[in-house]
Amino acid sequence: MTLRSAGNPTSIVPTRPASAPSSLCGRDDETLALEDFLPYRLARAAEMVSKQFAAHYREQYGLTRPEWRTLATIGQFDRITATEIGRHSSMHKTKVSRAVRALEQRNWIARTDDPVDRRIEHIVLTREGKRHYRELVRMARDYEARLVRMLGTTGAKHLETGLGAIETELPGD
Amino acid sequence: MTLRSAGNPTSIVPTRPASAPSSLCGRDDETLALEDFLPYRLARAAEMVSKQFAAHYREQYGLTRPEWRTLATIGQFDRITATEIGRHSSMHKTKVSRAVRALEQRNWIARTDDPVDRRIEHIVLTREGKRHYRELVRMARDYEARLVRMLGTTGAKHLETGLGAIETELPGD
DNA sequence: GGAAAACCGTTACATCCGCAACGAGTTCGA
DNA sequence: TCGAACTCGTTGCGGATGTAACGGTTTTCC
Repeated sequence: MTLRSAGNPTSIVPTRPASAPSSLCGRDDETLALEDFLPYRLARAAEMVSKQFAAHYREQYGLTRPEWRTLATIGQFDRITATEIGRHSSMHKTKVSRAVRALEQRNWIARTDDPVDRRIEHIVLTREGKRHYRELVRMARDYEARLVRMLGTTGAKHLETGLGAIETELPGD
Repeated sequence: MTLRSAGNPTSIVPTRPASAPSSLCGRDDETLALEDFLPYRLARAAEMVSKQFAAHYREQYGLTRPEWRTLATIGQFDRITATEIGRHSSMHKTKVSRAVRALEQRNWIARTDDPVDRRIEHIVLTREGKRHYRELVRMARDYEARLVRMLGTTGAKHLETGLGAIETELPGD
């Protein structure tokens, strides 16, 4: 039949054996090792980290990921519009709209109309919102520090370099 | 008032000014720069790459991301079960179930019952499925090569090192 | 031998998401 | 000056997703 990638299909998970050096020897031109494919590895890594971090603010505050990003953006700039939130946090405007409404219902943010351009509304943190924002920032810093420690200083440094390359070379949106 | 992150809220996008050295000088303990936060950067990078790559197989074949991953996994091993697909491609079993059905309706895959364990069904590529798989593998290799070229050899190498650290240090699921 | 637990793949349901369209407001240009 | 084009934020809608439950099957363990 056709050529089989790994010997034992019942214990698949990492399955590196067949794809270790990836060039000479095997010459497996027909097959792609998904676990070595850069876009997949990137997506998987992001998902793992994101999920691990999300567990923190979800358990403690019941925040969703869009809500966390929105809060983080509003806290970073005080007084900001929905469109700017979307641009800064790479989120679709409908996602922002829904997250803002959710945060408003918690009384973590408040909106004010712009006196000159009445299409715009400015968003600010309430006192309560600021308090929770500070806690969440501390939590985020803690997680990031733990993550860097897990990855090792060089691992983290290399990751940041690689991400920097993507950020500068890929189309922003 | 509170301290403002960047000077000009109307031109926000990268907003590096306020967070460049990130330690001394500013002492911005209260605020987190989202664009410097590792989980966010990772998620954003993955999303950009994934979207750019997905555009290829979506335009040419109308495949979804779960379908592409499923196809890639089936092609990598010939004859595999749905559970194993999920484990190998980091997808939820319902995602796999739906992707498999979609691929079956295209006549790209076929299922056979296991003679001894009747809970299991083995999935294989049809002749047509193999043909498209080979084309998609070529497309994937091309994209990956282009991506590495965009990132530069060192950028890509560093990215791979960083991803390797995540893969070995983070909980698999 | 047989009940309980575990496993496989599917599906009902609630939720999330982005596209497209909307009303309201502003800017542009003839 | 007035209408076309654009912007802002919201929402209807269809499609995608994960949770929980399901029927069918196998394994475990008493």
